[in-house]
Order: sequence, then C-alpha cells, then structure tokens
Amino acid sequence: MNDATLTIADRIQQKLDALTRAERQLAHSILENYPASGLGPLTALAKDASVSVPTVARMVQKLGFKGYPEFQAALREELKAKVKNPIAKHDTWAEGAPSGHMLNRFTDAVIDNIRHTLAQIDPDAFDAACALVADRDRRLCIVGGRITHTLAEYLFLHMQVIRPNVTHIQSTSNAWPHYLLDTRDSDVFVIFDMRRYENNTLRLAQMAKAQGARIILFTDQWRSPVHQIADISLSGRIVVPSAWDSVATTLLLVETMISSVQNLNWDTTKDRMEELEGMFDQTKLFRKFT
Amino acid sequence: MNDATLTIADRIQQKLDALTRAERQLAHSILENYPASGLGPLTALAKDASVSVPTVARMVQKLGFKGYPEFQAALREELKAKVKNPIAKHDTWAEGAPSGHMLNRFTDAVIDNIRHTLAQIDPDAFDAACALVADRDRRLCIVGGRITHTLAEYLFLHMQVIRPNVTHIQSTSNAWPHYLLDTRDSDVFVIFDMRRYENNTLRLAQMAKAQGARIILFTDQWRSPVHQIADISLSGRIVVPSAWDSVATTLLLVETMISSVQNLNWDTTKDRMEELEGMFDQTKLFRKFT
DNA sequence: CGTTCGTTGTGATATTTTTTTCAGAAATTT
DNA sequence: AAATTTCTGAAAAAAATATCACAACGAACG
Repeated sequence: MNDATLTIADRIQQKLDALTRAERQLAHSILENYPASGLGPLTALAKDASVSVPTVARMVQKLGFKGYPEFQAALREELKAKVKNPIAKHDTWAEGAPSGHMLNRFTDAVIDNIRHTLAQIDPDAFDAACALVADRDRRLCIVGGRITHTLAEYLFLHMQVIRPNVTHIQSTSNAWPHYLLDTRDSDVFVIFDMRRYENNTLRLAQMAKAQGARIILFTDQWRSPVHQIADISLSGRIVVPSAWDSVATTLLLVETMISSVQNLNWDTTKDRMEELEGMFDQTKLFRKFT
Repeated sequence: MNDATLTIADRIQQKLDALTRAERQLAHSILENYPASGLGPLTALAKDASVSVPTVARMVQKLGFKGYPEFQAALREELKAKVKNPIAKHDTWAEGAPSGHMLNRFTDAVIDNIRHTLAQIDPDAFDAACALVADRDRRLCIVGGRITHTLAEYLFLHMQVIRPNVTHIQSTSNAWPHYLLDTRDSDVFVIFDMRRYENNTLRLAQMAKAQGARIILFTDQWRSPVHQIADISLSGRIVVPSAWDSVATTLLLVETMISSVQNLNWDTTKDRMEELEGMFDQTKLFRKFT
C-alpha cells in the first residue's frame, strides 16, 4: 500500500486534473486550510466551498474513499501521525524540500525583507504617494531602468486601466527627453531606481524636478541618489541569497499601491474596467471559460 | 480569563481536578493524541476511552461547550490557527498603520499566498525545471501575456546574463509564429499564463509542444489550460484584497529559479557577468559610486 | 440548431450521531 | 450499616448528517 507515504493533500493535488470544475473548487477550498475544513461535517464543507452536498460525496469517492466518513477517518489518521512525528515540524516553507533547499532559503529571505520593509515604511508617506498617483488632474509618468522597467510597466499596465493620462518611460531609452518637453508642474513622476543606480534615471529625475514635477521614488534600502530630490521615497529591502537582488518586496509595495489607488476612486475605475472588459471580449484575447 | 488565548488542551488540564473518575479517564484519552481523537465521532471517542457515551457529552458541557459538535468546532478552529505559520501572526506589519490599512491587509494576503504556494509546490519538479532552464544546450524561450510579460521579461533579463540563446516572446504580439519556425525538439519554453488565461498563449504552447519542445508553465492556483500540455507546472496563489491579482508570489518563484539556475553553473555565469560588467562600465549607464 | 454527453444541484431517504431519560452502581455521610 | 448523594452507562428519542435517485442545466459535437 503506497498510501502510507502519500498524504491526502498530495492525493488531491494529484487528482486535480481529473476533477470537474465544482470539484476543483471544492478541492481548493479543502486545501485552503488543511486539514481543518475537511474534519467538519460534509454539509459545512460544501457550503464553505459553495458547491452542493453531493459534489463533496462524489469527489471523496473519486479520491478512492468509500464515503465521506472514511475520508475523515483517513484525515484524522494522518493528523495523528503528523503530530506524533517530530520530523513533520513545520519549520520549512516547502515541505518535502530540505531546509537548505533554495526554495526555503530564498523564501526565508524574502519574508524577512518584507518584514523589515513594512516595519520601517511611513504609512502617511505611502498614503500621500497613493493620493498623488490617484489624482486624475495630474498627468502620471512612470519611469523604470534597465531591470526595473519591468516593475514600472507592471504599475503602468494597471494605472492605465484605473486612470487616463499615464505614460511609461524607459530611462535607458534615448527618447525620453522628448517626453519631458511638456512636463507641467502638476505632473507626477513615479521613478524606480534600484542598485545599480542608473545615471540616466537620475538625470531624468533632475529634469523633471526642474520643471516642477512631484517625484515618487521606489528604491532599495540604500536609496538611489534620486531620493534627495524625491518628494516621497519608498524603499524596500532586496537582499537574498543570490548574485542578484530581489524586487519581490518592491512589487508588494507596487501592488499595494495599485490596490489603494483603485480604492481611492473606485466609482470611476469600475466603469473604466467594465468598458475595458467589453473591449477585450471583442478581441477574443482571453478564454471565455476558466 | 478570555478563551482566546487558552487552547482546549489547556482548559482540559485546568479542569482536570474538577472532573470525575470516568471523565478524567476520558480527558487523558483525549490528550493522548490531541487533537485527532477529539475530531472523530463521539461514539468512537467514548469507546476509545472505555467510558460511556453520556460521559463524553457531560464532560464537554463541563468544559463550557453547549454540546459535542461545538466542542469539535472549537478544536477545528484551534487547528486551523495552529497550522498557520507563526510568522503570519503579525496583525500589523507596518507599525504606525492601523491593522485595517491596505499595507497590512495586502501584506497579510501575500504572506498567506506564499505560505500556501510553497506548501504545495513539488521541489523535485521545481529542481527539474531549473535544470532544464539551466541547460545551455537547449535554446530557451520565455513567453508572457498581456500582464505577465513583465514577469517574463524579468526572467529574460536575468537569463540573458546567465546563458546564451534566450528569447523573449510576447504572446499578445502577432509576430510570435515566426519565432516558432525553427523550434527544435530540444528547446525549452517557459510560459507565463495567469487568469484571465489568454488564447494566444495556449495556441503558442500547443504549437511549441507539437514541435517537441519542453514546456515549463508558471500559472496561478487555478491553472491555465496550458498545464495540460506542460511538462512542469508551477502554480502560485494570487488572491489579494484587490480587483486584481497579485503576482508577487510568482515573482518569488521566478527569482528563486534565477538564483538556482545561476548556482547550477556558476563557473561560466561568473565569467559572463564580469564580461557584462565591463561592457556596462563603458556605457556609463550606471553610477560609479553607490 | 438540435442532440448528446457529462456535470451539477434539489429533494427524498437512510443512516449515523448526539442528546436525553432513567435506573442501577459506587461512593460518601451520618 | 443504612441513607443519601453522586456518578455511570444502557437504551430510546431526537437531531444531524450522509447517501441516493433523478431532473435540470450547460457545454461540446455533429
């Protein structure tokens, strides 16, 4: 019997492809807080996953159990074994991988980065930055460098949906001076600059500043020289066990900003999103059914 | 005392002296393998402890529960809370911001995503993916969609430094069929596809597969349809309190992959990096002093 | 455009589980 | 040692839970 080594979570994961839509939905709900939810009554589980009662019964049968009670019994056995076995202690992120595995080491580092970054961020400055970015009366210009232009573009793609008048400039391009020609003093520049800090980005920031624009800077813990002229600086920790830095924490900040800005003027954003949806529907770019 | 901080095991211990003989016997049986035994049916628990059924019912009432089901529900809640990693217990990540602040809510969600993602990832599959990507003899093609091309490019920019023969294709572009012309069966495609899944990406994957290429897929927890033909699928959780999804967890996986791949052939990567540094020095793109 | 297949949920039925009742056993007190 | 109180467990009643059969729905195919 090879069931001994396979947890029920594994079995669910493995069968995931053979399951139907509602069953998959249920499976994810079970894994969501495993194994607690599976130990409650069938009815509660079904309600929790927003599927019907028989769907649950059918799925556990597909998993190889005679019925829901047997499934629960197996779950309890597994729990009993796990508590007894000290090796099962949850000190690694990816179970099944040694603690020295890159997955665990890297995740450790990133979580640490997040903790440090959030601990030292000024919520008021962050809110102020969001308010500036959300202000439709100001033109918004998003600037990234050689690597960070990916982050810049990510922010740009979302801002484009939320509000009008957004531009994405890559500081490594030699076309950017053109963009600065008609910068007004109400404009807002969101600039990404992580080490190694780029000369082009600094120059661009200086010129924008000279024209009266507000500058919001995303940088790392050591701060780009741009921060001296930036109105608001948001710095994230980026150290990981790698030859490169991690922008995961910065992305977290960016995504949080997107979410905040979207909330600040949800009424109009909603309309824009629906409009966009309609246009995408016509392009058949996306699949109709998940 | 508030029950919030007291586990049920604690409550049983505390009440132990106030219990009768049969009840004490039962209590010890529950603590014997806690909490599994308490999550089974009342009848089984009674039999296990060699006490009668009503004894169980009476004891849980002495413990302050209305009935056995309520006792079980409390046990499940406790289990649910326990499974959550202690690191996720921070109610506020950004001190100085209320716990309801977007910074805290969003970070909570992302940490949760990371935890779930890492818990269900298969380290062997991940390692296999890294090995494929690291193999210099295979050409590497990185594919992204409307939003995910930012992730794709991030991976591309780093791979470009680490190894030769890397291409970045945007599936929304209509130029991609050209790239597939001379796909060989040793090629590796790294494909990003998160909801809403894109038809173009699926078609591209199918064509690549038909030409014999290996496919590594980065997707979300619900899995792009591409995963049916992918050799290796890496899925990340993406749910956050926002109208959009979060790719922060996926970025974590991507960065970890970069780091792993870099380690796999550090000897040659090192040379390439130094060479690149030299070239950058000449362009004066970066600042000399941090 | 209609047909067919697989999937899903509703309602009825059967089963299990929990609660209650009550009588006998054990312990304690007088 | 008898009376009283407290505890315990068997069995029945009540409640909930799980299973089953069937109809409705929606997607895929010709």
